[in-house]
Amino acid sequence: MKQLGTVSSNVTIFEVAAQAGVSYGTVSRVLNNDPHVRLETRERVNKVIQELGYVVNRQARSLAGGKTHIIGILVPDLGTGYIAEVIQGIDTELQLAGYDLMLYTTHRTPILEANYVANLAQGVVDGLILVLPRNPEDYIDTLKGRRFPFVLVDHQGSGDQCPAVNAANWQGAYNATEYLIQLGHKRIGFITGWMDLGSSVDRLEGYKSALWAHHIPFSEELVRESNFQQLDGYNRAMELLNLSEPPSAIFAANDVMAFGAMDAIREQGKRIPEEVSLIGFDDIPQSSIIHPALTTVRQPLRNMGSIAVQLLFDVLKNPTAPFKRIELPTGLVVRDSCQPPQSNP
Amino acid sequence: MKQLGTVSSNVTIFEVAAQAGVSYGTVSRVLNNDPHVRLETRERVNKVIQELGYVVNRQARSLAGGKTHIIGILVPDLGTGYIAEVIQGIDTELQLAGYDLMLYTTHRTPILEANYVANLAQGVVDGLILVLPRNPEDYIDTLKGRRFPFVLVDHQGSGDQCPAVNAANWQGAYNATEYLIQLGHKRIGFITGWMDLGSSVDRLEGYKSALWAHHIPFSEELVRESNFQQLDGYNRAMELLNLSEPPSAIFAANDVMAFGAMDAIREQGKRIPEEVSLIGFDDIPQSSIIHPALTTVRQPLRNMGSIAVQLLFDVLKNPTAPFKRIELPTGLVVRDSCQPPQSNP
DNA sequence: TTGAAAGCGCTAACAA
DNA sequence: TTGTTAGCGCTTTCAA
Repeated sequence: MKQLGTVSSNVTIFEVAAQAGVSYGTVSRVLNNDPHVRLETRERVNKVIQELGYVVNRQARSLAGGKTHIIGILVPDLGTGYIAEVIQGIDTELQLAGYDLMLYTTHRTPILEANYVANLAQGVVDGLILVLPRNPEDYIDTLKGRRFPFVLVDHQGSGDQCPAVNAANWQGAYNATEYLIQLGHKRIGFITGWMDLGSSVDRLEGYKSALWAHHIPFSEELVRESNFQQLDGYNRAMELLNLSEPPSAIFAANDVMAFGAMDAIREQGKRIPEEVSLIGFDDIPQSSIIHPALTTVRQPLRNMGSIAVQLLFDVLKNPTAPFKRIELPTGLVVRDSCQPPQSNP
Repeated sequence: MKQLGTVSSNVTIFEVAAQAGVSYGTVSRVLNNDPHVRLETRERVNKVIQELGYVVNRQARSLAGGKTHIIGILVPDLGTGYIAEVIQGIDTELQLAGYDLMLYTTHRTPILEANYVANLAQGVVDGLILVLPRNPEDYIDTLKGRRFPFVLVDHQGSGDQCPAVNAANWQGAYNATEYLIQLGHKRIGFITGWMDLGSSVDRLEGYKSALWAHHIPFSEELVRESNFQQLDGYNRAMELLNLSEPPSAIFAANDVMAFGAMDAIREQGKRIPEEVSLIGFDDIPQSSIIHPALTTVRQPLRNMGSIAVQLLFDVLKNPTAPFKRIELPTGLVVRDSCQPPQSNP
């Protein structure tokens, strides 16, 4: 057989076995931390592995029934700091465990999403992390049917019984809104995320609940449906500011839209926070860097990533254990973009 | 053997062969587009493949000497729009070709970088794309020694003979600087990127050359060494603005630092572009969205990604062909952040 | 043009 | 505790 494209250095389990004077089955045991190996033998084998620079061939391992030690992650895109942070968390955790990461970007195409999931479950990866899935209903059943390990990140399924990690979206939005109210704001604009996402719905509900709890009438015109994108945040904020009675504060369902709103507010010649207060959601890194630094609701994004990995490992280890759904707390990060409203001039 | 974690649906080449009434070798030939298959047979086999929903097992294929149809990409991080755009280009191209993407983030750790490369070349991926490599010298020789296919993105090697795709950094910086000069600016601040990156050096050189060509004396104090990060852009811009004779225009070696500079300028109570002109480099998506929209040097980031993939495929197909190095043109994107300097009040 | 068969490197069952 | 061995699903020779 000729050596084509893929050149693997040819140190195999056999060479290691020969060098160490054991059978290759034993080497395999050492590799897989099988307890049935004498300490002395284990050490000898490990030494040879070191010396020879042996690295397991993952394809062979997986073919023989083992794990690939690769996990797949499915994300809508990489454009926003949000996803990047989550991946960072996943990535770090995976690195610690010696796993590799296969990245699938759906570019927000639901068909792609379903296709990937179907093919992936076919063998390359040991498990799947689905970040911000849009139409999980399409394939969750497939996944479950095949008993394929997966974890959802940031999706409030409609009572789906599956492992997931989320942030306390409702509570975060509630707190942010309440903070503005306590500052003295009465007209608070809200720019939503994609409303087909559970987290968006929850944030809107948190906003409404806080108004309600403080006896502030809910006004339809102050809520603008958007899509988590900066440009749209800009446009929705413009609409809000052009209202006959504009809000004194704006709450955007994510930081990126808050950046858009920031531009809009300045564009209108108004100052933040003196004339308009602004609050975001996510706490992506950029939010602490811009000026004025953005007050926002912190989602523990990296944490969510690393916990997703841990959940997935749990499932991998014990596929029959009951599903865990974890909700991480959100927290208000007060910076410089909010203050009490100006008394009317 | 028990079925563990990885559940592969059990349609194999054998079932297909049986259903189609051919040997499994023939199915393999169909799969690999071997011309030695009668058209009729091929069609019959393909039909069965469709019906059974057969998908090749990549591990088995690769183990048997074929390709994995996975390519690896090594990036420093995902934080900036820059990398995300390049990945987007890579990803799209790969999707078209039916390849999967393995993502390795080095988090700017050179050791990790070298480790990855060593292990990767060991088998999981057919080839490697190295984006913005920091210390390629450490492992390029390894890669070459193993004849492992790889492509460099955005690295001006010191005469390295290896496949690479780059942007015309020098030219872009030259044009941007010249643009400012033609607008009437004489004192132009420059905020560099990491100076251990070839592209950063080239941009600085482009800046210097343009000054030189227009007989503007180069002033050391107007150049600030930075690291491509937003916060650092902010700080360096602050230094520039606090000079006894501050620049009337600032050129940042990437857009993200320009955003930082934008904050700094506003923080100083100055307006863009009326009082200070600002120009970036990269043209990441955010640059067209912010206000004022950033004038910048466009790097065809997605293109760079997709061309990197094409180069890699070339190497895969024809490993012995001479290396290609491609330099993509950059272009000035004039938006709203520059104008002629104010005549001194 | 096709079939048969030898592995690829490894895991895990079965013996010893 | 260790050795032996049967595959995992596929590609690719070698024959036919």
